[in-house]
Amino acid sequence: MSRENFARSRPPPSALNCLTIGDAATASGVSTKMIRYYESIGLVRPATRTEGNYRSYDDRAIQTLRFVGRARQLGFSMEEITRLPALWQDANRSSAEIKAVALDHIRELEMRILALKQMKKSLEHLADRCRGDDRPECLILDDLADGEHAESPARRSALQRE
Amino acid sequence: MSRENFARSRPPPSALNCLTIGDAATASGVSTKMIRYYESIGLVRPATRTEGNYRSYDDRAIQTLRFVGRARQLGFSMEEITRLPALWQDANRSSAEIKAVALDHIRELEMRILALKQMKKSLEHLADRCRGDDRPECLILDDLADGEHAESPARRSALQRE
DNA sequence: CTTGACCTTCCTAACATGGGAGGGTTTACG
DNA sequence: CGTAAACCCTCCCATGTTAGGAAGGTCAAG
Repeated sequence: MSRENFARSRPPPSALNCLTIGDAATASGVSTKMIRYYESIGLVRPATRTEGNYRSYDDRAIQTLRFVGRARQLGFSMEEITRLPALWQDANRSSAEIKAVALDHIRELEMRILALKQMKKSLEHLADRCRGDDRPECLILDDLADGEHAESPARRSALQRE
Repeated sequence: MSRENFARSRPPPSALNCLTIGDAATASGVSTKMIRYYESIGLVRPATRTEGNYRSYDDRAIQTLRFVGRARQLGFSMEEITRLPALWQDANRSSAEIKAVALDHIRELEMRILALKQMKKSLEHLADRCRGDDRPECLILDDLADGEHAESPARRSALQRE
């Protein structure tokens, strides 16, 4: 841990504080492997290079990486993730366009949240009715899989046998 | 669409209504490819076979598959998914054990929901402040990536006004 | 008995991710 | 200054999940 992050000593042309890929990884939470991979598939645009051919990242680049990492963590597909950074990295796009993409993502997010909540409800329901003793019959097996995947959350009502 | 689902004509020993893998796929929402894969890695236990060596699925098996499919869809890892079916397929486990696993999953679910909500809020915040006109500056770039990726959900306090 | 729709197994690939080899660059320390 | 440690670079390879396809077996219906 000798060469700590902070500003690189010989910054490339532009004078922003420029980090190496390792520091960028720490700062963004995305591994160096993945940063290079994202660059290679065009998800983020190629980092500028130092004279020694090291990639160099400024604050904006870190932000992009952080966003990508966060989205990935939440299960968004590469395809989905691509759209936003691609737009905002090209500063010539209209804000209307960007907003539309954001709204799309919000809808997607809502659907995911709903599905997750539903699943949580099934599990809670199940755990409630499970006596938690040594008996093997827990009703889990009869219950867990009948949530008919993500269509009508309201429909499960009269299951109680107590 | 000639040989429709319903009960197979020559059921194996046990007399439950037994479906072929294709019917099971339709009924569970998991592709035949994935059903075989899940079996091969031990996520679900091997299907019984007919005399002609066809896999054959009863209601319980379908339920398991449906649950697995649903969980997968929601981004659960194989590892996580494994635990529940593995337990409940072996009917000798205590319900206490099963309950514990369910509770774990519920906690996991909650964390995911929270993370998703957070991300949604960021995006909404962003979209709110975006004028949606032809100007390129949308504040998205300055805004979107500062949600310091999901380490301590509690630690982000003053980030969003609410 | 033939046909078409299904099933079987096996091989291959794409994609996201990570490990590691072989070699160059920078910084720190003596 | 010279060396070692800690980075970085580019390649290649492995793994797990998902899908597609080939070659051949089984089954229901005409």
